[in-house]
Amino acid sequence: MIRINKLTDYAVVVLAQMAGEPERVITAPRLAGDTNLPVPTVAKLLKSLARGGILASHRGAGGGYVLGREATDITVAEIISALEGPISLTECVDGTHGDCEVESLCPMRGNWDKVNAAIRRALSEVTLADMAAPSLSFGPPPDSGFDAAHGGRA
Amino acid sequence: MIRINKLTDYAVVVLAQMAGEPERVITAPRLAGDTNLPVPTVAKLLKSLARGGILASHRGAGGGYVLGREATDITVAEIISALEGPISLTECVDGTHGDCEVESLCPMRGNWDKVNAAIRRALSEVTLADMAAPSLSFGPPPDSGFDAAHGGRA
DNA sequence: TCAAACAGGACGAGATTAGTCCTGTATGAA
DNA sequence: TTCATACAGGACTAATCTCGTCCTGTTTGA
Repeated sequence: MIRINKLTDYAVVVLAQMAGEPERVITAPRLAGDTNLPVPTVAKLLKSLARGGILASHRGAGGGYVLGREATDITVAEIISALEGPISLTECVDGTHGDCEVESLCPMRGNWDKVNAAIRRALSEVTLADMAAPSLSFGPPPDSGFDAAHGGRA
Repeated sequence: MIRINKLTDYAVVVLAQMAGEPERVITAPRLAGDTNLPVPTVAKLLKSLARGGILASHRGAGGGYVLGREATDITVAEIISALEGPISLTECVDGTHGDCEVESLCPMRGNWDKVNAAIRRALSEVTLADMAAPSLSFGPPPDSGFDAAHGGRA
């Protein structure tokens, strides 16, 4: 159902935790404890986030991870990209043909790009700061026009 | 990587094919032949689309499927919903708690709704007519601000 | 009456993901 | 200089999910 994987889900939780005390160096085990997630799993996703430039890492004793930027400058799109690679709903993107056996017949290779671009744009509008904000104050999105019941099947 | 499943991908291909000759009743085997997809698979997705109200079905000899509405009135969001259920990136939506063991700690249950709403809105802006249009005339998305290289990992 | 075509669900092979573990490298403190 | 701490990177296994197929039943027009 257009799912992100669990690692990405956890990543947002961990990053939100870090956003609570930015500029402080925190170790993987510490973050795992704070978020109630398994240590190896947290370590794994932190490495990916560091490689993606979202976190800065410090090795050695007293080392750990820090947010690489302000929480308001980190978008959900970036977080997903860091952990899962390019954001796209289908495989026929970025000019990587070859695996699609109906490619020659498929009249809409390029059209999926419209959808993908729309998705990326949507994900770029939500920042880590938004995700870390208390959800209690959550109301209808500012400019959505959607009601809460939308998206359900018939 | 935020993937829709293949069935949904195929569904768009099949629907685009149908949009080519709307109001004509077409059988599942016929559509399978036209799109070069396996018959059972096409039959399966057509059933889901009919249940979702996107297609109208006619039983018996001479029966088949027709688009339930104009192609311009059918959105990608609807197609995905019909085949995969409610559109959401994570499991913690629609008030279906219980499976998430860190639920009580998770400060962002409500915040994912912001992301999900953004995604739904994006998918509702693209119609079947857009997907069926020849992709040759595809240029940069009107208001995206994204370049083709975006989304790649480091 | 019969054949065509949809309705609905069950099932197994294959692919993907989640989570763990191991070895190596960098760094600060004793 | 040595050592403990903590990240870097990749390999591996079990569990889960998806894909594609098949079977039986119901509806309907010829």
